[in-house]
Amino acid sequence: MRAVKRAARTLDYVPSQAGRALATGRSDAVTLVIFESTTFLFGDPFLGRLVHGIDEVLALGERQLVLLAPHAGSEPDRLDRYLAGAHGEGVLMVSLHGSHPLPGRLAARGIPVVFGGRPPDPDHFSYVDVDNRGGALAAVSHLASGGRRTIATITGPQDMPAGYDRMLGWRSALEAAHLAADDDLAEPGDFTRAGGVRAMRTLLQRRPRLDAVFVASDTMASGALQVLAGAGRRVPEDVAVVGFNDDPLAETTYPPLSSVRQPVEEMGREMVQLLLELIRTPHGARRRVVLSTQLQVRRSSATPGQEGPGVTEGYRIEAIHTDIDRQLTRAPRDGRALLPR
Amino acid sequence: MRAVKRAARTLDYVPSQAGRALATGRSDAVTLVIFESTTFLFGDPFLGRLVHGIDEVLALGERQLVLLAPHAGSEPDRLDRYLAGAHGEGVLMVSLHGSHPLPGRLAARGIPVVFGGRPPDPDHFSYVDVDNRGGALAAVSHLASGGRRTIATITGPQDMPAGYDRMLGWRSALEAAHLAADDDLAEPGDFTRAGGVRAMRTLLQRRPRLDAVFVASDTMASGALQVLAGAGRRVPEDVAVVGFNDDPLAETTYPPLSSVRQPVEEMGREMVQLLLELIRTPHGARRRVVLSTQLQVRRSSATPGQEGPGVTEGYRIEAIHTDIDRQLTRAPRDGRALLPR
DNA sequence: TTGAAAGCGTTACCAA
DNA sequence: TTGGTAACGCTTTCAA
Repeated sequence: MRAVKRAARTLDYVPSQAGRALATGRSDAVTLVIFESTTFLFGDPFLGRLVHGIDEVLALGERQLVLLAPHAGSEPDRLDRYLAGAHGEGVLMVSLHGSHPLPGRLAARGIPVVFGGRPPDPDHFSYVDVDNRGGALAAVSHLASGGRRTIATITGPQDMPAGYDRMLGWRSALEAAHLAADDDLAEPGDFTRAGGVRAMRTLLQRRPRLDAVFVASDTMASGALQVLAGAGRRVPEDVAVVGFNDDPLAETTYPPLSSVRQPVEEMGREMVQLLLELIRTPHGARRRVVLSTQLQVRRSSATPGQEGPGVTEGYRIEAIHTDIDRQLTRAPRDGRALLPR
Repeated sequence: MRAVKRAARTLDYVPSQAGRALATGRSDAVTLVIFESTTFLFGDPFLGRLVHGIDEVLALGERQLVLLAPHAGSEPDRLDRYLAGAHGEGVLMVSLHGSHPLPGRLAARGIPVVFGGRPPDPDHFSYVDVDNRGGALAAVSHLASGGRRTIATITGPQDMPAGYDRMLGWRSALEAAHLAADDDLAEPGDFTRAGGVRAMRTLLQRRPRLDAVFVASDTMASGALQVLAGAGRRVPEDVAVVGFNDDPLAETTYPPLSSVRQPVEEMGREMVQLLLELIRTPHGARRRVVLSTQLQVRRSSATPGQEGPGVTEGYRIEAIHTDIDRQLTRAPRDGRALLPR
């Protein structure tokens, strides 16, 4: 029998996953569920970097990464059915808008789940997030300390923590600087370039005298820059702009875009670590990792007349790490704050 | 017994995929294997549109699309093992560079495989391709008829049919126009922006008097435009440029980029159709679908002094459909040429 | 060390 | 119609 197997292997025998999965309950695959339309998904540098970080760690453990992008309209059942099988010993989820029945169901069935970005129900799931609030705070404080007085913001979707938290950071920074955080200074976008264009137009119309904009993503910021140029506003002389993500595109816009840098690959790697932990000890504690950000300053937010250090290639500012849930500040060890729950 | 099942269903009972797969050999999932690094994958609008087309049709049939992006270094075995299971009743493959053992193995095991883009072994697999050669031919003929005499090209990777065929089209068009197709007028790129920058620099250095460039992708073309601007060449007055793909970015470059448009979503849809056909009749004939292209003319290739029709918003030219393998020309029915093999 | 047998959760077949 | 049973391909356990 052993001889038979060996002989078979010299040919192209490959054991059936289905049999193996049924017998062992394992599958050596991890599923990443991305709740975005495929069109958006592929245009977004953030997700690309995230997947890269995830894949990197998974590959070390000989696990296969499987991507799933359920369309908005589809029934949760089909997905549920799919994930219930041997497909994936664990599930990673990102970009969840609002709430969704899936994570709860999976958890109920004992399937390990880890979120990228704070989930709607943060106490019941392990997750990795970046300090969106701290990053936004750093960006807006930087604008304020450059003498800007009317600082608007183009936010992300308010049903996503990343969108909401960045808005909170903008508000906190304005309050700290004793500047007005009027509601009409904030206009929601949807993380697309077109959304940025639309929001910037609205803001200019509503508050023509604004002298700075904090934009919750670089993609939207590139649209905003285009509108500002079209409206005859000079950046940064008339209006300073700071984006979020520090995508490669931030270096190629005109002028180069200041942006909040987040450790996206690191986020992916941490997600896998938390998941593996959960697979090993299914009833272990839920964990939360919040990664801190940096502000990368470039020309789009330079103070006229007063050039900062290294203005040609830009410089970086470490953001203060704000723990979103607990309102406390801590210095993260090597950029990572791991808080047991 | 029936009562038990009904009772179970009212709770959150979900049948195990593993058991089902083992018993039936089916899984209601289709796997798409993309042979690109995840970083590239997510930056590429082409793949996004392709996945969108695929997903659209699959969703109708209640099938789940599963994405796999094996990294270049990984062993084929892991993938093979994965796909051998019930994961996926069929497999779609795109962006294959050179050759790979996987498709052959899958075919040997009776798993239906359909390629996007001509596979290395075109006779043994069903595939959908766009008429890359015809599109390139149209683009370069357009440049030649605008009076350009020294028409260079930045090609795609020559180990990919899409890269190679577009180069062939460039060559054919030059020959047809009795222009030189010198080897030093062609410089390979890798479908990235950085690659386009590099190639354009090389070309300018080698042939400073070139008056047109056909670039095998819009992403590369945007890099080329940047280099041309930096070198003080006016586009289109000094150098005309045409790209390939007609990505959204073609409208936002300066100047707006002429580009060969390919029906990418359509390609995805056709791939699924061929796969379903193959799943239904595993020993049916292999089929090949070649979709035709259009040239979208914008400012980057306008003829100085002589404005074409609708020069502000651009205009379109239907490319002649060249059947790559058979060197014959045919008018495709509604943009689609379906050739039984 | 090696071989045989049971069980994983489902479907499909075949009696009753 | 209904209920019982074999079989799918693998792993694991137990006995020889």
